[in-house]
Amino acid sequence: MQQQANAIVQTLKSKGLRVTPQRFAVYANLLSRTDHPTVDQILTELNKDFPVSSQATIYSSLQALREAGLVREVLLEEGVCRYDANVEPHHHFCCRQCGGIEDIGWDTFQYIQLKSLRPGLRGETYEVTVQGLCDRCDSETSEVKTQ
Amino acid sequence: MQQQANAIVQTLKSKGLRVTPQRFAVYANLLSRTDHPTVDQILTELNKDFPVSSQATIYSSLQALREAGLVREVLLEEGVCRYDANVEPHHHFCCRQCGGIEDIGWDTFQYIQLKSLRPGLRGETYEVTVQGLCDRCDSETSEVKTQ
DNA sequence: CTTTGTGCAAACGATTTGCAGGATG
DNA sequence: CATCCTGCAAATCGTTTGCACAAAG
Repeated sequence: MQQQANAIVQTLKSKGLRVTPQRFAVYANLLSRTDHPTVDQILTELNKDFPVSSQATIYSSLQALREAGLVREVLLEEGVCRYDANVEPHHHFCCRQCGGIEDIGWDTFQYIQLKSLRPGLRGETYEVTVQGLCDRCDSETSEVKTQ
Repeated sequence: MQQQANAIVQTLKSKGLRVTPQRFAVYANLLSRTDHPTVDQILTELNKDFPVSSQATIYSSLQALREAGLVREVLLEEGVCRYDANVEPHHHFCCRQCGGIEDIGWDTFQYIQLKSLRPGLRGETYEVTVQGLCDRCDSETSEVKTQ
């Protein structure tokens, strides 16, 4: 706990960011979850017990963290901007039933050849988005079928 | 020209959509371009010479076309919703310099194995987004380097 | 003639901005 | 103590909605 907090402080400082309670809370929250929350989800969770931050500050913290390369946006649904503290290259799985999102390891698809693009296009990075059913929604659907 | 117009009318009718000048114009415009325009880009182009449609009608036309399965949304940048009359499965190339978008044929990446997802996830469809430099931006960058 | 679409303007929700006071390094 | 951050409220931008009139089938 304490160690992790220190690590976060060090990370922020190493990127030249001032360490404020709000910025710390936003980054720590993002690191602690894997569901790529929206701004409102972060706000709600941070202020659950007592007020920690305002909405505008979440936006500005996220912008600072994004510019520092500690956080990135994830765009999977229309009108919803999510945030992710995992900035390593990876893919995403998106459940079409519940809308849940899960990371897919980079190594899962290793046969993509950017060289096979049409001549002229210089591909540099790529990202795969898989749609389907997650564990829970898949079993629920099966149950309905069985009944 | 005339043939194409008739084909569009037939397509709309076959989906149970009433054929109005506005709806026709929106769909014809989308079919004629490959750059996945935003609502404002469609509006601007349609009303270039004389007023054809209002913004609200573009939205409602797009919604009708989307529900009919003739058009789909493309989400690649934050805060920008683009539209695409190509509803066949395909991938996208996005130029990091100019923001231009181009389709990538479905066959380009044929080695993706949805079975390699972690057990429990039922992958159904996927889409690859490639980031890089398009022809023009690539050559411009090279010129700068050379100078 | 019934149903659906259009256009305007108002409403809406997410994000951004301006600014005064406060905290950080 | 200079700089940057926070929080509030107002502004902004894309999208949606309500409604009276018009067009499609």
